[in-house]
Amino acid sequence: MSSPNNSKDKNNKYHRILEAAVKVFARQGFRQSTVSQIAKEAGVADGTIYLYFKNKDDILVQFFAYKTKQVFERFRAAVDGADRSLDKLRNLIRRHLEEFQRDRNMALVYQVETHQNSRLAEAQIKEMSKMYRDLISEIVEQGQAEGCIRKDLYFGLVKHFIIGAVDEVINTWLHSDGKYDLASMAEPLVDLFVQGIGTRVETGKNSADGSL
Amino acid sequence: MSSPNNSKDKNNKYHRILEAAVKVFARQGFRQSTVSQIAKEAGVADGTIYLYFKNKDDILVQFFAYKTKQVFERFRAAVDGADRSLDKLRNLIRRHLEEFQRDRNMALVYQVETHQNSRLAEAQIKEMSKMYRDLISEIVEQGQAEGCIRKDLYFGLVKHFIIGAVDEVINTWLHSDGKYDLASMAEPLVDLFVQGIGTRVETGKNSADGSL
Amino acid sequence: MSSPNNSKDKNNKYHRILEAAVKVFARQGFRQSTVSQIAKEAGVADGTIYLYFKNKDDILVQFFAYKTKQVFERFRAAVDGADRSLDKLRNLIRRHLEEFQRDRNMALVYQVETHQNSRLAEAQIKEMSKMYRDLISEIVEQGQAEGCIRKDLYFGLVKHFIIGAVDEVINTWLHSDGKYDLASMAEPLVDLFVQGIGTRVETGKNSADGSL
Amino acid sequence: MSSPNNSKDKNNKYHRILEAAVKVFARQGFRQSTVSQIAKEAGVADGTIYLYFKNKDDILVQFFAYKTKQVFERFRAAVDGADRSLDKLRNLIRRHLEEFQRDRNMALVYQVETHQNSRLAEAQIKEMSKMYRDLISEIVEQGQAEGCIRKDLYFGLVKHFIIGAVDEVINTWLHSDGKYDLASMAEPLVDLFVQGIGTRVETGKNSADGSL
DNA sequence: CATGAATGAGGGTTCATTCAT
DNA sequence: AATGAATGAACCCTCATTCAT
Repeated sequence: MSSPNNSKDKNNKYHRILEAAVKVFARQGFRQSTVSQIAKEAGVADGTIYLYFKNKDDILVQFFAYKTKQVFERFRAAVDGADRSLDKLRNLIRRHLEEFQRDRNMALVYQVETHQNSRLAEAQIKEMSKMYRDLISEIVEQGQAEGCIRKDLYFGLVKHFIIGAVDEVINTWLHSDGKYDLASMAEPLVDLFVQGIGTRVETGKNSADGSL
Repeated sequence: MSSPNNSKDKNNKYHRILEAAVKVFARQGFRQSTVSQIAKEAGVADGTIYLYFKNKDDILVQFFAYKTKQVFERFRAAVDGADRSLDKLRNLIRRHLEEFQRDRNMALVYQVETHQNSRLAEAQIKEMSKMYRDLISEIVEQGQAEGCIRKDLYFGLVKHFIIGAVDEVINTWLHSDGKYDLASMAEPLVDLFVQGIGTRVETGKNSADGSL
Repeated sequence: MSSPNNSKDKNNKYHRILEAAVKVFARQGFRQSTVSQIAKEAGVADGTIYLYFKNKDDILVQFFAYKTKQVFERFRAAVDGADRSLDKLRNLIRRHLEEFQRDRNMALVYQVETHQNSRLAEAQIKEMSKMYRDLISEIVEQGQAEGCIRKDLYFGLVKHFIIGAVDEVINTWLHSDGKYDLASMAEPLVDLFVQGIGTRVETGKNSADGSL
Repeated sequence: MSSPNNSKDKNNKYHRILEAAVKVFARQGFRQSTVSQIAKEAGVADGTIYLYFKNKDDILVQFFAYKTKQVFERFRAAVDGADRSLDKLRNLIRRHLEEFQRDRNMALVYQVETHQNSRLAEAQIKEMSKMYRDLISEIVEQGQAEGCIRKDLYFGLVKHFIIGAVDEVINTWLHSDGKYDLASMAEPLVDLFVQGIGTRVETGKNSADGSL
């Protein structure tokens, strides 16, 4: 927060380019964005980009490396901010939605790039995904120990079930021009995860002969 | 609409290009694919593409228009193939997974393009999404009437909750090189939708004062 | 000499570009020449270059591959056009000077590129050089058998001695704007090779204690 | 001309840059070398180069101006170190080979740049060449007066005949990674210059009706 | 209908040179 | 004097689209 000032300047320009890039990527997608556009948005010359980034691809990679770390730390903190598993889950999802709502450009880039098949930031994305899945695993295991989460679950599926739903909710919000409050979806979403859409008319037996 | 072979040839070539395009798109994504590659894959000259498609973008649009119709009809049939709501849901999701497993190229293109922000086939994708959401709405409403689906549901959310989860399960399968059987995920997925991950230790009352 | 006409057109354009390139290279050197300049000189679009050549470097490589073959065949013919070794040498050198005088652009490119240290057409140049040295070896050996060429010669050196002198004579002509007749240098050059600059006042003994 | 350390520093840096430049040029050729590389090799900042040189081209020009003077003085001394013409010639050529063997980087740059058609150091190179040719002229004239060099020589040709052969011998050595002793080529080379490759079977008369 | 050679605008990247510090 | 971050013109190459055959 107070390295000389050369470091600050440097950081300034580095981050300025990064933010500009994300803004441009969010608008047009990575491939359709040009280095010139990014330079213009950042208010620097084209060549300047290459003082801070190896090439165009590197901008995306650096972006993910940077966001991965930052966002994950906040997710971790959210989870650690509660004791009981379901509260942890609720905190995680609320934080997730909050973060993506707060930084819409990041959210847009994230949504697009994580669904590409030739992913440039492959490593970063895989790492981030894994961290997220691990967080959920942790919560689900604790919940099972606490007795509030079913034990007859197909583990791998549960993770994707949750991630996918959250993702889609974010995606829908992004495509709706972000007019409503995304974070407020956290509670109902968790409710769906936990209770499902089915009624409890069925006796406990039913849950026992569960499909899987 | 059916001069003996002229029309058939035309259709042949049209569809040959379409299928070739999807194969190429699946490999490299739409933007990274070149018209030449598609022409080569289809066994026609570059210029021939432009006899059947307005431009490169149009190939993607036509592809979605074509698949939308085709796939939706199958989804509709799957739903109609059952009487009770939960069976309809199960059928729909199983058919969804089956179709995407059967045509991996289509699945790849679909997954990527539906998550782009500057979507070329915007209209087609929106239409397809809407049809899908309508199918789910229909099922949920029927389920509520039947009493097997909760009435205290945030409607819009339920749809995305289901779509997102299915999407992510497909996505994961695609990125795992499709080594396992995707369709077999239908049952456990529906189970999660209906029952949630929570235990039923809690009495029926609990479900009534549910989180939302 | 009479493939359909598509082949002729193709050849036409291929050779047009090649000739244009050599003209431009001769003017400014390879590195300083731009693809656009070549295209303009050839009367084609920039992109057209890439239909016939893999990249800019390839133009130079192809040029050498083409000229190597052509020129060498003529050298070979010149040598074969005489019986006695010294006549062969005279013929070779005269033909060499004639060819380079006839195609000044080729000569310029050749002189420059064969003296680069990072030679693009390395393989071609090495091959051409070797062929030339082999021709000379052949002649010298025959001359020794005939008794008109000294037997106490440092073989490797003789070749470079001859090649170097011819090269420099060409080089000087090129830099003098080619105002005088290069081919007429053949006779005096061969005379120098054979007789040296020394006088024969010295007895035969002298030649026996020769420096090497 | 000699403020204690200011001038020395300046000279130091000037020469450091010059030597660094030659090292880099020898590796990659002039055009392919970047100012940054030279600065790095010299251990100075990019901008510093421009305190000592007008621009990149000027580095090469200065290099030749510097070497021209230095090398020529040594050539002059070598020639002056003998009395008889053939000894002068032998000394000159030995010194030439020695100098180029001693400073391989210089030799590489020299070989490449003197063969460029758009020569940056045109003036310097021409001057150097002229000095060299003048040395040879001087020697040949003296030899003719002494009676040991033929009088029926095409003067201009003799010079290029000698320069070219020496050049090519150096060139070959450079491209052979300098594994053998270049200087030892002096004697055999001079022998070839003087005696030629022909046998002396022919009587003195023969040399009189010589080819030219 | 079909072809595929030709086009040329546009993009990523390099690097000589400048200038504020 | 010295620095090195910043500049932006210029280059090589790709590829969607056209059009003469």
